[in-house]
Amino acid sequence: MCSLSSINCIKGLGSQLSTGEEFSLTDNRLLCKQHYLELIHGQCKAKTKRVRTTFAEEQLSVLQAHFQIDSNPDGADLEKIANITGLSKRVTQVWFQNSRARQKKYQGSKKSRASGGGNDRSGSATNNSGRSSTTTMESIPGSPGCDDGMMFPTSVTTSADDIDKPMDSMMFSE
Amino acid sequence: MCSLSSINCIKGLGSQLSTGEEFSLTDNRLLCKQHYLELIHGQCKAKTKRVRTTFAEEQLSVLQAHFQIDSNPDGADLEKIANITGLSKRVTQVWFQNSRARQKKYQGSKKSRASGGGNDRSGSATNNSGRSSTTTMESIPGSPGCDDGMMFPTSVTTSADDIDKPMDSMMFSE
DNA sequence: GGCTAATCAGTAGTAACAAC
DNA sequence: GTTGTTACTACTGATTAGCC
Repeated sequence: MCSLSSINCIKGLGSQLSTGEEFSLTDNRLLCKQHYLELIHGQCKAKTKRVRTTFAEEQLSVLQAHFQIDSNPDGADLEKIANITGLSKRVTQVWFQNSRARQKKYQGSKKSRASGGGNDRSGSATNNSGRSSTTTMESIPGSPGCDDGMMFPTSVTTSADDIDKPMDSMMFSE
Repeated sequence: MCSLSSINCIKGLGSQLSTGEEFSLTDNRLLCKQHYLELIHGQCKAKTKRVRTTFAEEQLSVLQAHFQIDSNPDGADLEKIANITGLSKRVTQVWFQNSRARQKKYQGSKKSRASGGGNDRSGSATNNSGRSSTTTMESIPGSPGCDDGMMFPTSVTTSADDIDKPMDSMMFSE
């Protein structure tokens, strides 16, 4: 069924399907609401599917290198990294978000993976009497927890398409 | 090797590039963290970034408990609550501001994201009551024992790492 | 100074895809 | 089925603008 949130479409934000919503475009003239809206608005670039970016090795290298330095870059840095890698800023942001989550998840449980349900949410915290950082003005949060030397999976899946981006030209011109 | 003397430029970055660990960002440049950040930011710029506080359960309990009593405490009360929780006054203030806004927003519409469908808008329900306290509250000195229902989400995210800040004795004197 | 309303941005959870 | 990773969403802390 095709009842999706047309608001996103109108807003031009992500124009993304809600969870579980599918397009059954059986033949080639079966329009869902979004397609209909597309016709109306003309420009509403709807995506039928979620596009899963496949990072190239060089992109991953750059991202990981930056992640070591700063796992939580601000907007400007994000844009710069996006520029370097040729990725969009949004994709770069998502990668950093996921990487932070990954780091959290893997920190402390790097056992040789059995298939067990490793639910190491590190709950505890029943009583550590607060003391959250009260840095209000300007400071760097500091990498949370043990920042190991990056041994997360992070595999590259042999990108099918080759990207030719100026990966090295605008780097450091001193 | 990256022997730069401006380590104080980066305050408290925990991610170690210890033992002279460099990393290559591009084809032939090896940079350490300090050099890298300087190149990126032009110079020793203390990065202004939002630090998102993660409240501990006890802190949240205290805040919520007080919110029930008085959702708009004045400066003195704010400071007192800040003392109790170990948070800064500013953070406490912001929490109350956001909580008031949350209450307004959520009053009457409980939006659960479990499986689509329920767009429940027929609200009222600015009530509290009920909810035999599940919030574990321990060892907060002077905290009121009555912590009672909160109809907003307000989840606690159990910060995994204990941040030791030496703020046990530098409370705000009054 | 304080407040509200709007906005920005980060985290946790989860679904969607891909490979094993 | 499981594991890994990208993308998305909901919630919420922090900031800003405007007002009193």
